[in-house]
Amino acid sequence: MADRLVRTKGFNAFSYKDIAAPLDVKNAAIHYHFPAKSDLGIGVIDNEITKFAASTAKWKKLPEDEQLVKLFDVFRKHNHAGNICLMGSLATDYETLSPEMQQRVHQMGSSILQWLTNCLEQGRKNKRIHFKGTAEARALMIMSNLQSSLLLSRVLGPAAFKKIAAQLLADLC
Amino acid sequence: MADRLVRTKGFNAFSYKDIAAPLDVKNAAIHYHFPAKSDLGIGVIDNEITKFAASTAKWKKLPEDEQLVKLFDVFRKHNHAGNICLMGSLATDYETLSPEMQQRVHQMGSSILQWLTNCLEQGRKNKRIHFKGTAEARALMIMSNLQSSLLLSRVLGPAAFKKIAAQLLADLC
DNA sequence: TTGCTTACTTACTACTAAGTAAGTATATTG
DNA sequence: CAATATACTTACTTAGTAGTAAGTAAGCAA
Repeated sequence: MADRLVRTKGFNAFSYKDIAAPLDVKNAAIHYHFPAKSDLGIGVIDNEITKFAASTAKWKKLPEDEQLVKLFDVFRKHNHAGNICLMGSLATDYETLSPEMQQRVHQMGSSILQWLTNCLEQGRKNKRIHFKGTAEARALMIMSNLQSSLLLSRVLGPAAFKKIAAQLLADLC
Repeated sequence: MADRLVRTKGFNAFSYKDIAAPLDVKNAAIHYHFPAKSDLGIGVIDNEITKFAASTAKWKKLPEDEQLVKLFDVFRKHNHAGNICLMGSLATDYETLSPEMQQRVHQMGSSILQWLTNCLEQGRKNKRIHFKGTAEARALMIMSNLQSSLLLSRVLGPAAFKKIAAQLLADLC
């Protein structure tokens, strides 16, 4: 719910009302569960961190190139739903977020980067993924491509994601 | 002024006051020049489109790989200043923007994509730039890498931009 | 000098935001 | 059954937002 709002309108462009009204409750009911808006943001991020950890754990036994495809599929679904990625949305508003939220955003970014770096490193060892340079630089590039492909899709049309994702996978596998 | 605010706080997170106060004028003075906030946004985007056109025209005589480096330098400066790219910032808030602003954001994205696609195409012909796949897909990837590298730099530290930019140039040249 | 334009200020409206305090219905538990 | 916790509602405060209407001071133009 709040997740969807952050991904469509941005953290600073939605209000408690936007969450309360569709649930047919009052404004204050949301304040009961999340006293400050920052608590709402933290909830959204923590939820995402947990979901990401669960997903990657589930993929653990797969070959690295297939794990990569799984990650791409997550973004493909978001593209289809008209959502952008949480990192992308919150990075834009980063300077306006509470220190607690900033810390969580950093944590979320770090864990994605760490997982992706490790995936690429192992994939290269197993000759399933091919790239030049360090695994970390390549992980940063993939993260940034996935993130911005959703942003560009919004502005230039959803084909942008498809073109980027296809080329990215072709380059690596 | 407004440009800087959009690039740091985002379009929905700054107010007329943020522009008026540093100039030591009243709120209404800004409304005199830009009646609605959308007009302010349009002013910022039009300014960027003009600046981009002027820059690329100035680079026209350079070899394509050097034109690419010039583009990277623009982003490098923004990274240094703690700014994110206009496209990135406005794409996040896209759904909340007026139709007029959305149209300008689209126009800005299209012209950057068009220029970059052409630059890559010519660069490949002249054997100065090397890549697989279509020039358009590659242009989208470069755009998205530059865009998100500024976003990730904010969250993960400014080294993120440097790593992405360096690897990207190494891949292409 | 009169009239007109530019670039404001003052003072406001209408609205929306986050957040809170106090009260209430319902369910759970000792 | 009484006490308590949960999940709200009602009604409010405070503070900020975009935007406007009316007035004004300075400069320029015929």
